[in-house]
Amino acid sequence: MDKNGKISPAVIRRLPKYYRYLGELIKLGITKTSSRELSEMTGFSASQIRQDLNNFGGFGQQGFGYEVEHLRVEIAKILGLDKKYKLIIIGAGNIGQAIANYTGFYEADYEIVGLFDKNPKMIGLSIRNSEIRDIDELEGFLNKEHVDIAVICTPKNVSQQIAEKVVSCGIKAIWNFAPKDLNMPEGVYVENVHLNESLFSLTYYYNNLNNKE
Amino acid sequence: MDKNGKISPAVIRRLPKYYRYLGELIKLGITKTSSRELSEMTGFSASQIRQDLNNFGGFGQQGFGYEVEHLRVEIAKILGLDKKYKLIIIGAGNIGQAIANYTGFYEADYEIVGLFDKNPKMIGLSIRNSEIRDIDELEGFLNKEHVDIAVICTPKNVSQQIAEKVVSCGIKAIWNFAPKDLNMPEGVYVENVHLNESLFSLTYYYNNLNNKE
DNA sequence: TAGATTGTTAATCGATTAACAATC
DNA sequence: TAGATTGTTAATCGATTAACAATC
Repeated sequence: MDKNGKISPAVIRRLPKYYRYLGELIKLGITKTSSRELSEMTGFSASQIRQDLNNFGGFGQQGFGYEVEHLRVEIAKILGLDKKYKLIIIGAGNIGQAIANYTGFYEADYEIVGLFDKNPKMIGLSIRNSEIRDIDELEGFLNKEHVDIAVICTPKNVSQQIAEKVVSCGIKAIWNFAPKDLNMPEGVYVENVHLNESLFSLTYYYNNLNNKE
Repeated sequence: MDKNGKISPAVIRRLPKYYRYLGELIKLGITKTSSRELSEMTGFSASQIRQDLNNFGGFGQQGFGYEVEHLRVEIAKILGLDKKYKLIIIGAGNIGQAIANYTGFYEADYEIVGLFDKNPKMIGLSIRNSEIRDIDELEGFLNKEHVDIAVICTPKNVSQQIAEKVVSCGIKAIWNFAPKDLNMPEGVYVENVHLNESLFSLTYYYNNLNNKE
């Protein structure tokens, strides 16, 4: 935590991992754990794990460790996984469809309430009981329905323009799959999934595995 | 760069962004740039950009700046984008199909040479001229064909086992989309795309936008 | 030459690790 | 009580930023 009480992004990135591993412990019927055990599972140091958790308050018991179920619930609360979120997906191409069909979000209550595309061949088709709407209906839809998160899966040449439109309709959170950075006003959070950058990093390390360390 | 001459992952993560922005400059017909200009585009500080680039040698000219085309070519070389890579995709579900259809990798020469699934309904179908093969043929395929990168798009309950199999066949680079960490021997590089972790981070920031800073 | 901008060293900042008192 | 493990402070490490000499 810095001087303003703001928690560093590095900490926030680790929370979902803690959450996931705690879920695995629950599946195994394990009720009690420790920073040492979590360290072995996650690869993060025990000290770092304790530091991370203590940013949000003491969830453990000295001399004992952490109660798995309780810690998981607390991390869920920190991340906001105890609430419901309504998503729309803009762009029903490869990635958009994959996200629409993705079942891995069941941990929290993420509901896809709208799918939009500009391709007339796509409009009217349904994915998981959700009909693909004309992109021209986007603004009207947003003015009528509450939406928490917009998932941008459009080609990169229109992503900025689409993002501006949803933001003008009050959207504050964007999950961006278009391979381009978005220029957004203060108060809008953008989480990027840049698959090409990820693949390029992998390529670098693949080529440099041998002269590693 | 640390004392062992190893370049920090943070630097490597920034290289694809430089590469992308330099590409945009080329499209605009701009031939010359500076760390200040790149800073404005990328949001990284000019000082950081110069530091990053100087990990790999001096690509600029004092008093002048950087020649756009040349710098881009050099970054491509560092990342290995001047070479060819053969990929296989394991798991032809939502994500697997999206990756197979993804056209955003054209920057470098990534070729998908195989698609594998265990669902009999999928086997035999084709995606982009690539036939989906039975997962049982995976080992035989790898023993016959050279493959650089395995893309794991299977459910998480089999990802570890599949990863071990491809590694036993000599694969050194894994692009992992299954929402679970892989336990791999030294000398294998895994690049994770954990969509649920990305969404959870977004959720956190969405909930904490107001008490920001 | 004067102005600009790199390459590179030094200073700062922040994140991670180590250490240990508190306490169960 | 003795052993274990947290919570938390201090030390270390590494990454970012600042500064400036080199030089085009």
